[in-house]
Amino acid sequence: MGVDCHHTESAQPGLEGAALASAVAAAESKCERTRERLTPPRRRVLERLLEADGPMKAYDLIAAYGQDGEPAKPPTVYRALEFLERLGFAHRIESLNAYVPCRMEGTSHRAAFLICECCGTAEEFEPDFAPQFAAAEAAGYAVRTVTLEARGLCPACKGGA
Amino acid sequence: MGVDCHHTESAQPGLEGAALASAVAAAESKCERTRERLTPPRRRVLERLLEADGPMKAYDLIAAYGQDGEPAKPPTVYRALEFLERLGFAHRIESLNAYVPCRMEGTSHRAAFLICECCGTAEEFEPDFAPQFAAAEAAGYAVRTVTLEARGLCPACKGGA
DNA sequence: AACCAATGCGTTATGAAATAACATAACCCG
DNA sequence: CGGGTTATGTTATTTCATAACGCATTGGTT
Repeated sequence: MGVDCHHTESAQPGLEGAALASAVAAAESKCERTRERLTPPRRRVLERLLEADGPMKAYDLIAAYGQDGEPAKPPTVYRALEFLERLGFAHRIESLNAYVPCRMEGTSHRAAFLICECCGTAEEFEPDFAPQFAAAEAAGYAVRTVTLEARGLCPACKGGA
Repeated sequence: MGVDCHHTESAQPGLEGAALASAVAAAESKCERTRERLTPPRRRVLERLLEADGPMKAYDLIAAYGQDGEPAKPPTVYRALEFLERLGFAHRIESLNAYVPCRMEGTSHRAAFLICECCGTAEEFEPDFAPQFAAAEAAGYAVRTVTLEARGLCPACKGGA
């Protein structure tokens, strides 16, 4: 990444085993409640996102799709991502052209990220958008969604070198 | 765009004539002060951005590059855009893959936009990022830049429909 | 069960956005 | 005017994303 200190990419460990299964099960039950379908391709893509240590590019997901190493076709993954975003299970990080699983509990929240330019991690956080909303409404806008991406150095990369 | 009311794209009129010349001259003098060079390709791309009624895609700029209708080669435009962004004369809107000229006075690294999903305009505004900065610093981050993109309906599109 | 509308998937192909790499030219400064 | 630095021209390629079509599955309705 831009700054390049010597840390190996880390800091946002992917899920595995029971934690992974539990996260997927949570998604599944949420889908059932809303009569949405977590179909096999959608589930696979969600798993890949949850397993990852950081943001994944669409073509990383395409390459990692099959358990046997078989890649997916691009529309398969893009369609799954569209679904996962719609349900709030994943977010697209515009400034990276990459995707992360949602780390926040709440159902309705706006996506906001702290992106480390050194190690590449993207930490989701829940900001207070009230001032921005107020400004937008003062200007006569009806805001539907807000995306915020802050770039800088994470604690680990800031401290070391 | 997404919502599609029937307004013709408008709302952010491009500059022409004296106003255009004046904006370019301002950029030029700012460059001189900082010993940067507003070279012909950079100037051309800046002019195209200033003339436009809304955000321009990179390949729109490539197509519109020559006065004689001759397109530019992609790197020419991308390099110019990189320069214009660095100097604060233009901003990239990540969620649109598009570019706008800077409408604000100050040279801050904070770009914030209200993007109308109906007419496609993108209005730059100067938000108060203090709460987000505070949240980021509380999490131990050293923030370098912040991008905020709010999507919704502008006053014109909100009212009519 | 038979139907059918809606939704999702597989597949091929293509479109759109951005950059790598290398050669040449212009600029600045001593 | 020499030499480093910065900018441009050019070709090619890589990366990111979607269009379009037909088939399969689902879930509701009679």
